[in-house]
Amino acid sequence: MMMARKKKGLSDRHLKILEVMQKYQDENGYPPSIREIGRQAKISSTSVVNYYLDQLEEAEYIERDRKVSRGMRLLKTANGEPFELGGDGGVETFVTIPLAGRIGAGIMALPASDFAYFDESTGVDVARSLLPEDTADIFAVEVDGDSMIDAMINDGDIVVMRHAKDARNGEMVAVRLADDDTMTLKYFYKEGSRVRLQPANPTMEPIFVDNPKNLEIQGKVLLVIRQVGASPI
Amino acid sequence: MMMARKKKGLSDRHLKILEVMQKYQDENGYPPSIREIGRQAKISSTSVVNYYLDQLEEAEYIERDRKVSRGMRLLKTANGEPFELGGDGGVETFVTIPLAGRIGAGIMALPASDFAYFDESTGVDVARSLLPEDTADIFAVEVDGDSMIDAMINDGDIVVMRHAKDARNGEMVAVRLADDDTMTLKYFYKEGSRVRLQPANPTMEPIFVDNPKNLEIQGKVLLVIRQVGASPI
DNA sequence: CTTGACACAGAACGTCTGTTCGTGTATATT
DNA sequence: AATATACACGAACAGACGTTCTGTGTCAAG
Repeated sequence: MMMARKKKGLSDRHLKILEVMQKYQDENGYPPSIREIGRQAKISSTSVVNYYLDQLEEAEYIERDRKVSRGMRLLKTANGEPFELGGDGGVETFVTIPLAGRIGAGIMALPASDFAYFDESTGVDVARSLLPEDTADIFAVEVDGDSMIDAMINDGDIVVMRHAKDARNGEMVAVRLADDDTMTLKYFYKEGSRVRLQPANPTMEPIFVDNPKNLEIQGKVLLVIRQVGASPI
Repeated sequence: MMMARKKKGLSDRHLKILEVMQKYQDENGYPPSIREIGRQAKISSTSVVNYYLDQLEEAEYIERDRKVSRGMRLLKTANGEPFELGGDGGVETFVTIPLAGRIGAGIMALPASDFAYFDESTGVDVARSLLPEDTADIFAVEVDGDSMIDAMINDGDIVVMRHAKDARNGEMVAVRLADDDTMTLKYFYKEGSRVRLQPANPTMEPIFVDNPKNLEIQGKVLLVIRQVGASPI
């Protein structure tokens, strides 16, 4: 019997080529050449790439301008969604978080609740996918010194946090203990009238705060980023 | 004497070229060639176009990839606004790193040295500004369990690394110790014939490996990302 | 078995494209 | 006047790049 259907879906190679095209375009700002597609899609012959490119054009996934180098553009992504250039389609995919200052053993320079505080100069770019939906009131500080090692946070790490005056159980907060005049990052647990501050390092013991006056919550920790480059020792 | 550095504006030809580039990109989905720019900007010589393109790159209006046909992209429009057209955008500001698997006490599932490997489904978006320039051979693993706490890395953390079989002093590497069949992340120091593996946590002691056969370097650690959401305890 | 469509590799070919170099022409500087 | 500098042209060259042709292997239909 005849298999009347000729409208079969895309093969792995079709998909792969679309993926490569999309990624290349996003990263370079211009389309790949046939040979570059071949290299990235593990296709050794330019003619084979061309072969699939023709089919993709036939299926209206791409458009081609023959005889023009890199003369192709993506119309739909591998998932069939219309392709919007520029890496983002209206919604920013990342956020530039202001680097408000440094956090050390005792002090943290905070931008207060100061808004309108937009200093492009020092900021950390973080993909939105790593953050909560609401990116308001977010700032970042760089950790200065080893005083946070019990929170598994090292010198030079970047801590992204949100301004807050209180916290829910289980959230990691930046707290200042007025008595000691120290600043630490701990998991927050309210247990009756006292508060348990649990280090992130499971091998370390929690500390307890009985007097709520002694506890100043500065913010909630959302993300810790550590760039591993140079050595510490 | 006057300093040669004058902050002069753009000439008509500069503006015209920017205009042509923007229009061409919008209409075709890929950048123009030098000759096409010349034709539309009424410049008869390719070298003149190249001459102005160099200046525009110097002024950071465009970016160029030499030797690559049509390897240019607009950064700012003629008015100085950042270029973010529907036709295309600038370079990607972030990279999607494939999440290759998990790394636990003993094992790490690696994508071999497999290139051209990208699985859109599981990836981590990381801003380019946090990574080295060369983003080849980069992958990410999620940490499973507490076995890396001596590297200041916790359960659930995401470790971004680059494939490597060797390392330079001071780099943090993922190593497998064949004898113990364990996997750890340590700072690497070759000291004569032996290797010192230094934990990131400064309160912990290093370990020494005398037999190089016992040491398998799996990759270099570039970045550690910790999303602080739920509580561990 | 033969045929033919299909997927693929490799090489050859010609055009496209960026680069370079020699030259020319204004304008300003010494 | 002599020299330096910015701007401009066109030709030539070397690679990059798309196209095309030949050949190979697979697989299912006839």
